[in-house]
Amino acid sequence: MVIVKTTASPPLVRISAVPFRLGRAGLSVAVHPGQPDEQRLLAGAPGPDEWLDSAARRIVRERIGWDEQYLEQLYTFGHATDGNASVTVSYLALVRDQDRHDQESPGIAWVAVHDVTLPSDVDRQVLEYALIRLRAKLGYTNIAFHLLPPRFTLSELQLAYQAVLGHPVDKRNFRRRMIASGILDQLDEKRRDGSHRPAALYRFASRDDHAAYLTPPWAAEHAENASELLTSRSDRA
Amino acid sequence: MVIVKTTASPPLVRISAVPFRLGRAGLSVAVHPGQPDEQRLLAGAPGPDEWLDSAARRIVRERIGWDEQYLEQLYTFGHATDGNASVTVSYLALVRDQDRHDQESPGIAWVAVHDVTLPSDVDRQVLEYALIRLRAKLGYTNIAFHLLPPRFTLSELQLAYQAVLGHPVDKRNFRRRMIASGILDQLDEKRRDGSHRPAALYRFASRDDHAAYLTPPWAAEHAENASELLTSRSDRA
DNA sequence: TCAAAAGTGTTCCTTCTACACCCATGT
DNA sequence: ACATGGGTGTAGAAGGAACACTTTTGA
Repeated sequence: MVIVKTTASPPLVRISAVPFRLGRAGLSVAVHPGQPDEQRLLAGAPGPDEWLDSAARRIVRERIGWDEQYLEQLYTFGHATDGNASVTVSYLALVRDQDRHDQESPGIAWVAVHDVTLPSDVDRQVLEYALIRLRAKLGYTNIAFHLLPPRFTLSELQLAYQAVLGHPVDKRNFRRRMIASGILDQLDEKRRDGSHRPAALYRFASRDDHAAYLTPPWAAEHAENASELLTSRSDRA
Repeated sequence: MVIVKTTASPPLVRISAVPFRLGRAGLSVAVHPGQPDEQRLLAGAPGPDEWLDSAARRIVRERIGWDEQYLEQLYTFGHATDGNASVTVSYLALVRDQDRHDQESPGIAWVAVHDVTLPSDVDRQVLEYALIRLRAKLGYTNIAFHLLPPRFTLSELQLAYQAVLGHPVDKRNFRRRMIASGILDQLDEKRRDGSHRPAALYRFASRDDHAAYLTPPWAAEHAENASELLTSRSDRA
């Protein structure tokens, strides 16, 4: 079969992903480095028989060399690339900091969020929105857990929140809320770390993951919560 | 330019829109009626030089015969149509109930949300998610205003909320919150309606519209709010 | 004078915020 | 004994929920 391309072709579908990682330097993003100080986000096209999510997952895995912990679709941008229409479906990915820093992936740099320089307008919008979404979801989901190792201390958890939000949070209030939320299991073990009191270790309590909350195709399970805003208990009779 | 098409072609971009309207029968949705009791959502393809939003706007306008009040991208679904990959970018649209019911558009039916029957899986997901999003946004944006005429009473506003949420809300609390929110201007005029006390008329106070809150490309303006979850005042020093 | 919708306050309770000191350990 | 990070409680403020009667009008 042959298609004659006229001046304008139908829009091409492109996938763009923003993998975040939490390391010593705080929150950083995987980019392809280019000209000095110019980077671009990970992108690719879905194969003809590939769902969007699996294409995004594959792109992240291929480029950074290991699996993401969490993947969420963000937004779809329509724009022109070289005079052709295209459509960019953007994704947020979270990966755990790997100790195997030996096998740093070629063509990939992890850059602190505030140092990322993106020449492309769409890339900048994608990154900006990814950060907004990540920060917002910290407040009402357990999304932060995908940035941490399976066992962690409350201080580590707090540092993760602070790194993402970009500002300090109150220790006592933070701990109270986290424990009250019920998503943490305290382990019997403690971690002896330096010349100070050892810290209790925690893990995430539930396998059911609230992070995707309010995003299809899983949104329905949580719909009640969403519609309970602006209602009172007696109203739901 | 010539492209040789192999067995599978690249994904096609499709746009799907869910226009909501608030009428006597409560919240209803514009669909194309088909086989008895089978409907489908409004859909179309973006022109080669058309942005996604304008394509969605055009599709809504063409089909229902008047402009939408509010348009918001929801989610992008990847799926197969007739064995070919395609990508559906879904949109939520809100329209004001028009008095010009004379010019009901051909090929369109407005069906109460709970009576919509969609044979397509993707269509069902789109509608479900549109409702979830609309309900959620009632709680923290002024999105409801796009379903109402420019001047309205507090009772009408409350009925709109109830129709969307699907349950009653407390009158006194509702009024207090609405007035406290500051998005309402009370007009000097009142509406005499039946054999009872006349109701004060209101309109929306601000031209700046919080409904798109947390959705690109406007999300940035509201980013501070988003990241203020889980923080205390003193933390932001 | 009655019916029908408009309008209006208070109490209780839960949640949020601010804030400072003692504890366990290693050197 | 001291330095380091781990761990804890409380009081005040603000916000959310429940709840019932009076007012104004037209018929």
